[in-house]
Amino acid sequence: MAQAKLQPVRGTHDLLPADCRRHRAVTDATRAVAERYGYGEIATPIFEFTEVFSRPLGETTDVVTKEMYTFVDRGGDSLTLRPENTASVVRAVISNGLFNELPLKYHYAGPMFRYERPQKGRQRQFHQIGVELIGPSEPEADVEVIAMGADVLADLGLADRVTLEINSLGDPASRAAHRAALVAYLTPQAERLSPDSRARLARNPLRILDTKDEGDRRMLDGAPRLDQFLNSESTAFFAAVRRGLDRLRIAHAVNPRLVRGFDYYTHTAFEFVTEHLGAQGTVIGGGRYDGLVAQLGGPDTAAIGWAGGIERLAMLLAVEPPAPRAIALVPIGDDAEARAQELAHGLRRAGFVIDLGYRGNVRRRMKRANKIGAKAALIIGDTELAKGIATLRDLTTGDQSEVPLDGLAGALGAYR
RNA sequence: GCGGGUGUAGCUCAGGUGGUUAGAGCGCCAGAUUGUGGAUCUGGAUGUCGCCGGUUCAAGUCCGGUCACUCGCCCCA
Repeated sequence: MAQAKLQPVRGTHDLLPADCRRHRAVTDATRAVAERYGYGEIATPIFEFTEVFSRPLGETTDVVTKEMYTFVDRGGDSLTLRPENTASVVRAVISNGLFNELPLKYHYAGPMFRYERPQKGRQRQFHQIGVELIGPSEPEADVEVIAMGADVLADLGLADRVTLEINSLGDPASRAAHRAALVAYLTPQAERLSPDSRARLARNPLRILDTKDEGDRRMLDGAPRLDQFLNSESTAFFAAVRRGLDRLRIAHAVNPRLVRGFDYYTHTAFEFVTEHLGAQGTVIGGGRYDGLVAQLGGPDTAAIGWAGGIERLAMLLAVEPPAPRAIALVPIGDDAEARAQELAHGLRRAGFVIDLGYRGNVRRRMKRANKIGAKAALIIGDTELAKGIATLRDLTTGDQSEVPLDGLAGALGAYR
């Protein structure tokens, strides 16, 4: 380190070309799957008025109370960098008055921001892919959305590294009844709860269900369970979702402790989880959010969706996505040097990947061609120019041949 | 916000109990090969030892602080 290090902001990272290729693998797979399901891409601003997030996420959730990047702009408005994308998408649907075009089917990819302590698979600027299906209240919609997640993971080659967990939070009435029973059960023995869970008892009691504290877990053995409080509609809905998954042969396990942090979730909650990422095992998480549209001021509208962490998915990829392999142009001498640029331009216009090294002798340029993984080297010196040809060296086999400069693109067809 | 670990070359890391010019492998540069990569050999460059302060005749090494990274908790993708 020759000088004081210029650091990126904590929790942010530069994505160098190899990192970008991994991210691209994830976003390309998502886009391809989403388009097969008839979902169109949507891009909303990365910041919104603060209320867009603070209202629907729940004033008591950690994301709102301590993790938002909120600032006042020069006009005096309180703005927030989006901590997640669902609220923004719903806001866009309301802003654009799209409710006579239901169902709406969207997918997206982009950066999100949360002021958290970074650790493996967690950053302050991170990237998510996601899908939203707005309108249908039928369980088939839940099945479709979950199937899309499974397809993305399968296309990324992650099917055997990830499992699907699912649960139902029920409709608002079921959820409220369970909450009341849970608080009634835990309050008398609150002193024995861990400090974290004691705080959650008042703030967000549902979250106590997935505590990692051993003592808490023992106390929860006799606690009211979510599924005992589902009313008949909620029970039937959950059963229909599960039947649909079975029909599509999408393996899933019911996890009664699976709950979602954001207040707007109802009914189905699900996560695709992995054992391979340490403490942050969730790679895709989502659920039904029937109350959100109305909460943001739109008409009462059902909706379901999920978001996936691009960094987490990229870390799981078993194979490094390959860089495009070039043809390296190796000119020798001033005449060839002048000609190389022109040739490179023509070949690039014809669809070839061409690398120019700009300096060094033949040996040095051949070394570079090898290092960047070029398929072939096209050597042009005075000898070649005099004969109107180029020397083509296949860098995989080492075979060398002559190709005419006239109609070069045709002669290089195999290396496109 | 809380707890643990770690900061030495571009990268991965050695450097018992303080003691001259701080090392290795990989990578990089040059040469062996005036127009031919991968393999081999030879040579070379590169460090405010994260930063600030303290103890000491002497600090990469000990002490304090600070910053960063990392793993975990909370929470989440």
